[in-house]
Amino acid sequence: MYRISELAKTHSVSAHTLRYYEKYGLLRASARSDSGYRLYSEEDNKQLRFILMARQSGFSLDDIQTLLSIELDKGSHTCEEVTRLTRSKLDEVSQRIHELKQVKKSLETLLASCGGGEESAVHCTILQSLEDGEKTQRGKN
Amino acid sequence: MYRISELAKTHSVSAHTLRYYEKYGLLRASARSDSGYRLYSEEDNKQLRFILMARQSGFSLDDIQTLLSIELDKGSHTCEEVTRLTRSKLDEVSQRIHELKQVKKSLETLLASCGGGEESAVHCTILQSLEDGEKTQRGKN
DNA sequence: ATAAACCTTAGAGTCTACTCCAGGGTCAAC
DNA sequence: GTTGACCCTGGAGTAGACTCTAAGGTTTAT
Repeated sequence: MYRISELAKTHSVSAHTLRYYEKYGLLRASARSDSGYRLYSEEDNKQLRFILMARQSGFSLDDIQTLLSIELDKGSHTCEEVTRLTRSKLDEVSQRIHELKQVKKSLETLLASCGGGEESAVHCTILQSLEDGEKTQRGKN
Repeated sequence: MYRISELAKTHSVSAHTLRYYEKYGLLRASARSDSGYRLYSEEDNKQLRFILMARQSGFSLDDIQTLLSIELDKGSHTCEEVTRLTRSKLDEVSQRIHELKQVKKSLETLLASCGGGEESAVHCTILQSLEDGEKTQRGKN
């Protein structure tokens, strides 16, 4: 059995975070010491690994709730449920990447237009683009 | 002069948002009616356009504060200040894209491994990968 | 003259995933 | 027997950009 900060250290998270996960309903210590300290079993350890892997793969804590409820009773669930969640997460991430790429292009266009030297900003083309309400993406898009 | 919801409609934002920008210090209506209604001038309109362009380009409201203070007194500032801010924003965005691409790769690897049909989740490879704590990025990375 | 559609303010709530705090109890070492 | 490192709980605070609410006042159309 591990105490909270042992488990925390093993997984490079804080003890705070583990208590937070408990409050969130993701991970309960399977025992307590006489003095009330949380004691985590090997099973708990594995469950935490599962949680952190999922988090690293882009799932929200809410999603992880769902994944765990499937994981803990696999027999009553289908692969389809898992792939649906995964695919929808993938769509979200792809969409976000797409948006950020637009933003990146805007910023690059702004930068490319401006020398950026010590001159006064009076004629700064970045400011001018923003004033003019130019779609900075134009041209290349 | 425009009333708040006229200006809001023109720029497809809510009146709430305009009041919020005022509280934030980004955009003050340049006049008030006898009854206290905000009245926005053509200048205000332009300034809002500037704000929204910058926001769309990925600047935070805080950044926009800075950009505006430069914009409103260009003489005392240099292009360098503007490009520095822009470049740092670009770096942030690039970094975030990079992270999200990692996440995307993880999700794709998970998905690729699982058929996702109506079968029971007992042998679902996605769940298994998460259990095993496999670095799903491996192989291709 | 009254209803609908607008406007005002101050302040609270939303979302996510923590992070920190106060105020206290527990444990191991010297 | 005390220091220091650990643990507990409940609850507040953080970031960013809104979004909404309550409780009213104003304008416009009918």
